[in-house]
Amino acid sequence: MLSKKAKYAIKTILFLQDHPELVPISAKAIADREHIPYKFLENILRDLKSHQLVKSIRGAEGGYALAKDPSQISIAQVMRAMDGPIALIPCISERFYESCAECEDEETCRIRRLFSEVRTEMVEILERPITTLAQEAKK
Amino acid sequence: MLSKKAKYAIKTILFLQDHPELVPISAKAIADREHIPYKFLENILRDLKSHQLVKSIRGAEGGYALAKDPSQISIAQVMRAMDGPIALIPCISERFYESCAECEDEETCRIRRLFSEVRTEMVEILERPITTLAQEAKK
DNA sequence: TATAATTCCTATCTTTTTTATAGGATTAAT
DNA sequence: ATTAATCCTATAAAAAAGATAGGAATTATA
Repeated sequence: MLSKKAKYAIKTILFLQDHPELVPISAKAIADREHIPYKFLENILRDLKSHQLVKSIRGAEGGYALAKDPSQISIAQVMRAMDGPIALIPCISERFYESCAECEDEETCRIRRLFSEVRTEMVEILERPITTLAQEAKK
Repeated sequence: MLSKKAKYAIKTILFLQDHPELVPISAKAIADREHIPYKFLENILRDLKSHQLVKSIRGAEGGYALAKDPSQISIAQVMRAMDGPIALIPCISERFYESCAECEDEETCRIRRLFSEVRTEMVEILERPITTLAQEAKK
């Protein structure tokens, strides 16, 4: 299941996308509007920033904005930044690969092969730019 | 990520499929061969049994066997028995549905719509009978 | 230049979930 | 009887998730 952290992060990214204003948006504003615990959100924003998904302006009147064009941001990027691998088993993850301790032969592992298919399908959908989400919602 | 419990369970099911012998297979034998902690495996087998995926014979010379034809068993069934929902968010789960506390309108929720697509694709693959896994491994 | 609003940072705490173990009751073959 | 199993309840240990605390640093603006 998606962690609350990732869900909060996705909501934050969508919120920033929905408010492409000239002034940055404060963590407090996001926390209030999206019902996210403020201090938890601070941590999330720090992670989003370190992964170059948002940028920040410090000081009074400071806040956050998307670090790149929404067309360049996907849910997959947010999920990876928050929770790590998208794959359900580590031995097929592209970015977080780990071999299974007991696995004798990855090439012929039936479990691996099945979850590899699952991962491919998941990534295909989750890599779509968040800008397409708005369109989907209108269908 | 897949829990160890689910992974152990899948290995157990595949092991039983690979050994369709006349005599039931003991938990000890499975634990030894698949490197699963024995007592943990006992719990897993109990869950698999309560979900009608394996059957057991008690007493000396007892053990476990698949409760139905392998063509009627899928990884999805095992995952649901062990970890619950396959969906990444509860509001689109068929069997474990829960509404999101804050969600204002599920119909237009962009997150929900996206993860609904993901779930559909995942289920499509995970519902395949485990008998097809053997074929896939030979490709 | 003081103040207030904000990000930034480190650390800690709490709760939940996951993983695993313990001990014994029950069953049935030999 | 003995032994090898399943079955059952309970608990413990470890890890992860979720959340909070306190304050340092930065910056607009009054």
